[in-house]
Amino acid sequence: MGTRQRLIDTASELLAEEGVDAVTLRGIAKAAGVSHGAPLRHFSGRAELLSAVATRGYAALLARRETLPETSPRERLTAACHSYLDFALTNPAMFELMFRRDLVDADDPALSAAASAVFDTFAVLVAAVPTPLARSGADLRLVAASLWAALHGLAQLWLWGGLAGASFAPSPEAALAVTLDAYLA
Amino acid sequence: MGTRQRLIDTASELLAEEGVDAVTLRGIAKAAGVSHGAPLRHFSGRAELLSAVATRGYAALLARRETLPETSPRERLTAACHSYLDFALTNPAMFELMFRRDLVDADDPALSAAASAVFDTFAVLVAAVPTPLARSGADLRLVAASLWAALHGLAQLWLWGGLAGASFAPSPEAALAVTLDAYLA
DNA sequence: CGGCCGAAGTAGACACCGTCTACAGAAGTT
DNA sequence: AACTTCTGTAGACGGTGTCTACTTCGGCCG
Repeated sequence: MGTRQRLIDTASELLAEEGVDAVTLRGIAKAAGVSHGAPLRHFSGRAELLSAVATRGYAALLARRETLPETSPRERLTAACHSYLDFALTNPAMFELMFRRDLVDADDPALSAAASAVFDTFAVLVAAVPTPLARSGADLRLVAASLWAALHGLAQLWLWGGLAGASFAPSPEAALAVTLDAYLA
Repeated sequence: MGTRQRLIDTASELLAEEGVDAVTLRGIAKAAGVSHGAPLRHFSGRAELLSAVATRGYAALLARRETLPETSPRERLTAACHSYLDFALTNPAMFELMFRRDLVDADDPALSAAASAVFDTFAVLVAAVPTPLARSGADLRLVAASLWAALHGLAQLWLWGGLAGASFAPSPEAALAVTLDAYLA
């Protein structure tokens, strides 16, 4: 296996185990058993390596779409929403990295393609269910963006701790249920 | 004026002008005209100084509640939502800092109090509006949390750039209109 | 087969960062 | 008047990303 791939693997493990602060170029190099300058032979800098890691994160998120139930479009959409939230809570460090534009190269084509793919498939799921909003004539992709943002905010606020501190919110799923009610009622 | 206050002021200016990466202890000290070690005489570390800055951010956000229209509760709520989004877009660096738990001391009492105050006043605004969700018997504070998350996600995703890249979303306000439709329709 | 050249890895240096410690002066208290 | 506390300074240390020589190895071409 090439060094480049091992660096990405090592960085991913380090990210999951130690958090986003621990994903340092020198730390990755040490964990991978190479000298501290070796990563720069394969990546132009830290941002490029982390972009590769984040791209893998988007791919993992996209892969979850394969496991959606083959029932009604409505159930597929709610399952996808739960899956998004579950991904964020299960892989908090990866989720954080994926949306930290200061750690990642926003112009990386593979990264932006992977991110767009996630949103596009989500938009397809939204378009397939006849929500009240859709019947009111709103742009379907705008509805998808709005719902995605609601999901995303739920995940971020929960990880941030602002909702966990409030005793009334026993779990993020409880809040998600309310959100889905608002959009799909 | 005391040095401590000047450090907070300088850090706030630096944050607004240069972004969150530029808010470094040594940079703040230099901009304030003191030695690089002086800040540690007033703050236990970087996190404590940035917490003071973020606390000011929450206070500024809370202060916007004073400017809400004195019309119907519904209009007050939608105005508050627009205000939240506007705050994030107008002060992106401050908004980012406020929700970066790695830069801030989450246990700072003043900080968490200021953050809680923001959410609490928002929950009051939500409770005053007879939304379809409220009539369905959902916990009002859970509804408030859900709507707040939707707002928050909209702001974050827009600043992140994922929505701006999509040509269908001309402005964050367009997406906000859809969100408000979903909750208040 | 032999020389060569580029890719890959190493080690060291540089600037910057947060933080710690030793030191100096100023201020106020007993 | 002496002592203690507060505030600021300067230097050091370990850590970080990145740059630059220097080696080393492998494949390719003459």
